[in-house]
Amino acid sequence: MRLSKLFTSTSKDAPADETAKNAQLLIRAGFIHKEMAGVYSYLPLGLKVIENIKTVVREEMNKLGGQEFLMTSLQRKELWEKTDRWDDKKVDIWFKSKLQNDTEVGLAWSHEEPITDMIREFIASYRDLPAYVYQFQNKLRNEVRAKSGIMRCREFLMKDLYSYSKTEQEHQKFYDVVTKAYLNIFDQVGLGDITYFTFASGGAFTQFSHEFQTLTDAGEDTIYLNRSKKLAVNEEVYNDDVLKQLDLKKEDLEKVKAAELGNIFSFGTTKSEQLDLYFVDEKGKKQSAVLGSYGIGISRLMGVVAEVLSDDKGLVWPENIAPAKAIIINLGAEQEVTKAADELYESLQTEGIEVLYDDRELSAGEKFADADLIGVPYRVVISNKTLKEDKFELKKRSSQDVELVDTRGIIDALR
RNA sequence: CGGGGUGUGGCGCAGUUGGCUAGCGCGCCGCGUUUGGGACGCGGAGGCCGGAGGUUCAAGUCCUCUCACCCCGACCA
Repeated sequence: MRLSKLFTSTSKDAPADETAKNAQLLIRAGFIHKEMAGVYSYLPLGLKVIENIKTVVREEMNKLGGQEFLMTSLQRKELWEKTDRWDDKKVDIWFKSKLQNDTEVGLAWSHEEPITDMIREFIASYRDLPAYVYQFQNKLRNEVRAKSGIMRCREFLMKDLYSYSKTEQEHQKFYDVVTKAYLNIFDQVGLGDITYFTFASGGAFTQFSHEFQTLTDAGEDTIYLNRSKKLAVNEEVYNDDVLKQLDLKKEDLEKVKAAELGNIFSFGTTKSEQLDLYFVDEKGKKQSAVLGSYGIGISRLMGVVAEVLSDDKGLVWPENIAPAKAIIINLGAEQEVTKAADELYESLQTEGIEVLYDDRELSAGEKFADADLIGVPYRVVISNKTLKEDKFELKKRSSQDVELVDTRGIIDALR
């Protein structure tokens, strides 16, 4: 993408009403636009990051047998009444609306109920199980207080996976597979080193659920971390009994702030029974399916990466999710320089390497500053100086070192 | 929901005890000079001061109501 054509632009100042670092940087760099408190639109560069995160997640989901689909945002009241979660006193984050005939509908804040109801249509026998389905969908939650930029929103993108298993053992096995897949995902998006498998409250269904908590002061959760075991315990379940049960010693634990990027849950058979999801086993006996639910906050993940992996100059995207591989900066006013930059841009596109191309008529300083702010992994500069040697200057966003390489070298480095 | 704070061109801000055509920086438009770390000159465009009501000869400045936004807390499968 040529920056001269990109409809967004960067800004030196962040809006006064944003104090969260992730929102300040993402807005200044033109990745997101605030519609209202806790509600952000994704602009071309931001959408690119979102799509790249989805690709990483999608690959892992497909690998473990997940099948992608898409549920609706409008939901039926009756389903949620069956599980006693329609009442505003029970679930206080509902957005609700009415059809023209006064029928009440809910706006999706989660999808367990509708999806479990939907899948009844396809599950009759043990031969139909297990089933693993997932989606990327907007969740709408009427939070009393949105905060921390895109880390706590009223509308946000989530990946939710649901598993329907025949037995508790089959479920547990899959639960462990998902755990590994999640750790893979956080590795790939550059957060592996600071993301920890965390024991959290299991609600009414099991003793524990498990969270994937990423260390950052911008996070809302407090966890007790054992670094060497790569395990943590959420403050909400932190007590002597739990520590004993998990074989953790108080003196090995560090109290830290973290952001919850993933949460995996076992529901047992309760929800299946509430929603009439049964199958017939090998002996012709009616059984209820074991349900698991596994979420990753996609937009929150983007916010945490922005928050954690940035420096004083701007964003620093990991290669897997960066909006482009590199940014080409044309520093010459001369025709030959522009011609060489154009040609490089064309060849990289031909090679299928996505790059930004700063072809604007701006001063060098501004172009460098914008490149740093946007934070793609590589910067390629062409100027009179480099052209004399028939080369380009290549620099990593995360490093100060520059090297001079030819077109071939650029392609090899970026592929 | 409790406490604190803020709304003035696109963005960041200033605007004294109410007083003349509401300023500044950035950005934007035009012309020219510049081009390796946010260049410079000259000339322009753009706001009725979140909204409503009130006090006053006079309101961005005072009063009432209201809306929005931010922060702290509570809440948060």
